[in-house]
Amino acid sequence: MQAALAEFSDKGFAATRLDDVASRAGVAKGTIYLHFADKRALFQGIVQEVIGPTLANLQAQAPAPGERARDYLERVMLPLAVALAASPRREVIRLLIAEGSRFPEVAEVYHREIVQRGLETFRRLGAMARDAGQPEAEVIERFPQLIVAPALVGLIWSGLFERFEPLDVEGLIRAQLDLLLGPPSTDAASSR
Amino acid sequence: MQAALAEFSDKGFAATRLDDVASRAGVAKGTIYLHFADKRALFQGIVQEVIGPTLANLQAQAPAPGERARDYLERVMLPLAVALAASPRREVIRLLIAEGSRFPEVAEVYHREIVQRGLETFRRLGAMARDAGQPEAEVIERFPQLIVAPALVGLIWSGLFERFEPLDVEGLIRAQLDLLLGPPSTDAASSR
Amino acid sequence: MQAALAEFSDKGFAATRLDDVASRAGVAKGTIYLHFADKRALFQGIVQEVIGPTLANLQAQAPAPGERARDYLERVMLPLAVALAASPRREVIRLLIAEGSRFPEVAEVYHREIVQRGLETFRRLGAMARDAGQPEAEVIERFPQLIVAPALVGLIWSGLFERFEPLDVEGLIRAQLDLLLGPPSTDAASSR
Amino acid sequence: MQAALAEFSDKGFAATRLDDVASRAGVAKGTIYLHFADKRALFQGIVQEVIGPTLANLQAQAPAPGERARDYLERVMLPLAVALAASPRREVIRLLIAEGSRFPEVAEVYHREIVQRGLETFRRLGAMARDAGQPEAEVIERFPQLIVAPALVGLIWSGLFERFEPLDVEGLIRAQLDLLLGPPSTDAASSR
DNA sequence: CATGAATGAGCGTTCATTCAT
DNA sequence: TATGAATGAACGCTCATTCAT
Repeated sequence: MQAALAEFSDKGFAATRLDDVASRAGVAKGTIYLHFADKRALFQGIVQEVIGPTLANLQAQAPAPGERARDYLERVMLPLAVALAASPRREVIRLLIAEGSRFPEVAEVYHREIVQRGLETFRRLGAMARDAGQPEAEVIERFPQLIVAPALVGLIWSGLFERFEPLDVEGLIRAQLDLLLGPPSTDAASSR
Repeated sequence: MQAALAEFSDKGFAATRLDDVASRAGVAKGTIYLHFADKRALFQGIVQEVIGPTLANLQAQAPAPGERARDYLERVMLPLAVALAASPRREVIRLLIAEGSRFPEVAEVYHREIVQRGLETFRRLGAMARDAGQPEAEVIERFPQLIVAPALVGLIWSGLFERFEPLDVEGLIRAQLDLLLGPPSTDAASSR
Repeated sequence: MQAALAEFSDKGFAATRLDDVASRAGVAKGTIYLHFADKRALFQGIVQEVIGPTLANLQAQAPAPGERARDYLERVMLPLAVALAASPRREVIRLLIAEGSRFPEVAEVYHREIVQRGLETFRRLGAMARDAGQPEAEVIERFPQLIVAPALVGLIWSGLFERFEPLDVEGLIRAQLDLLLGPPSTDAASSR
Repeated sequence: MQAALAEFSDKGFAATRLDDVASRAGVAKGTIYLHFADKRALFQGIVQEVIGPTLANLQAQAPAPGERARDYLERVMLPLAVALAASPRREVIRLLIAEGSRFPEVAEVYHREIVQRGLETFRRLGAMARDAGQPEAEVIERFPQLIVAPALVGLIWSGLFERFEPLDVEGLIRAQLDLLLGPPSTDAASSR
């Protein structure tokens, strides 16, 4: 039933009709209530369904021994962000931005499980880079949000302005990483 | 009656009830329809009401002759962004991100009137900086979105996670400006 | 303001908006309430406005001395009915049929002032004809409604079915008069 | 749910509240929308519900071989008209007259399915009568509406003026048939 | 007399939720 | 477990009516 994600993504929480969710899922409307207490629970269920895999992804891959932070981010985070921009999980982020303030529990879980851990990882990366002779990486420790900022901009841009003016999201992210940590090692696959 | 902005900001477009808008405005429900054809028109009216002043602000102040790009941004854009984060106009941005995909006309106007012009201004700043001996500012010309990215992150953060973990939005923006254009001139008031 | 008749005729009582009445009359909505207590009063006012002239018309012309009933009806009633079918007064009849049961006072006035007097006139005509050697005219005395029946059918037909299949209302009325009172005197202008 | 016919008949289309329809039918308001798309569809549904049986009735009975037209009409049409005047179907006719001009589709269906066929039947009856030695029946072929005229008058009268002055509708119809086709055969049950 | 902005009760319609099957 | 007909509260919108000017 998580293909109800599609409906929520299209129309937002309030404008989504359970009728549509049901018929898209090929079940009767009442069936939804066998699995979720109400519409809110369905929404929260979907979000948390998505959090699990994302979390696993995030923690699956550690920096290789001796790997530079810039290279690691290019190797791991960039493909993740690009994949995210193409998958339905992208919509979960959009949904969170749009409706999150109306779902404090969801926002809290998301903050605790994803945001906090992600930022902590970035802080550690910054420290690693500093230890490896990049003192300017200290800014990452203070503002790890700078690493996700371009991805977020890309996400929002694609939802609102893509049709008027496309944006090279991957290039945007790479440019920011260059700013933060310098260019990648020459052997890294850098298509631009 | 643009204090209906408050309701839209609180609850989003679909969940806002015209009854509440009216009673918050201290008028009867029917009165709304003397000024706006329907709920959508009210929403669009609010957004466009805000675009005007923002646009004026944006174009009111040009760089002083000989002023460095970094100083200009600190002098003009930073206070604007900080003021925005404290004014109800902040909510208009949040609303646009949340509901914009359901209001293509609004998104288009916003893109054309604000986003495009703002980015163009940033591009010119980048060129200025490059001409003034900062070749690294070329990235601004390619991705002017990098200048607004931290402000946007701050906006979203404050809506979703402020209560769990505050964020120094001004510091975040300054850090990004440092990355892009180096530190400000020493006489500029840099509290951090 | 009786051009509000046009609106009532077009849309019926309930579906007519006082806004439309006012703007068609070129006055403000509030002005209507200077002349009529409410919407019902406006409706009743219109109907009674029309009753007066009709009544006057009806009683203005008496049979010429020695005139045959058939000739009199052809001379007086037929033009009246044909004129009615072309004038806005036609709509008053339609309105009465449509809404009369919701306006008992109107129906009563109409019955007392128009219907009863008209039928009484027809009864006297029938008696005249019988006295003049047409015993079959006695049916008119029992059912004077037979004289108006074709006019009524014509009225209804023109409102509902005219566009699918036109009806020669004048011919229909003449045919019924022929049935009731025989053909007109040869000098009467009988175009069919 | 066609007992919603009662509400439409009482108050007309525009003044009928779906709340009343629902509570009279003993269901909730929303239930109506499981069966009809909207108020108009409910109205049209009712009318078309009635057309079927009427049509069947109309075509069920043909003239007996050798039966005189006058006798046939007395045997078949008169009871039908009298029954109609007592059944809720009567209200459908009233509704059509009242609201038909606002429901062109309904009017068209009614004209095509009922009116046209009915009039054609009457025309054939007129021809039969003429062939059987009643040349005066030719008028029926030209104006078959004359046969239904008294029934229509009766219907309207009963809605508007019954309470002020009753009308013998059956006698009215018989009188018209006498005019058109002469008296019935003596053996026919003629109570007047 | 006239205006027209404001009112607010009321209506058609929707849709989350329930429950008998 | 699954259905889908039924519910009824709630919402967007309308419009007859009022009243300060």
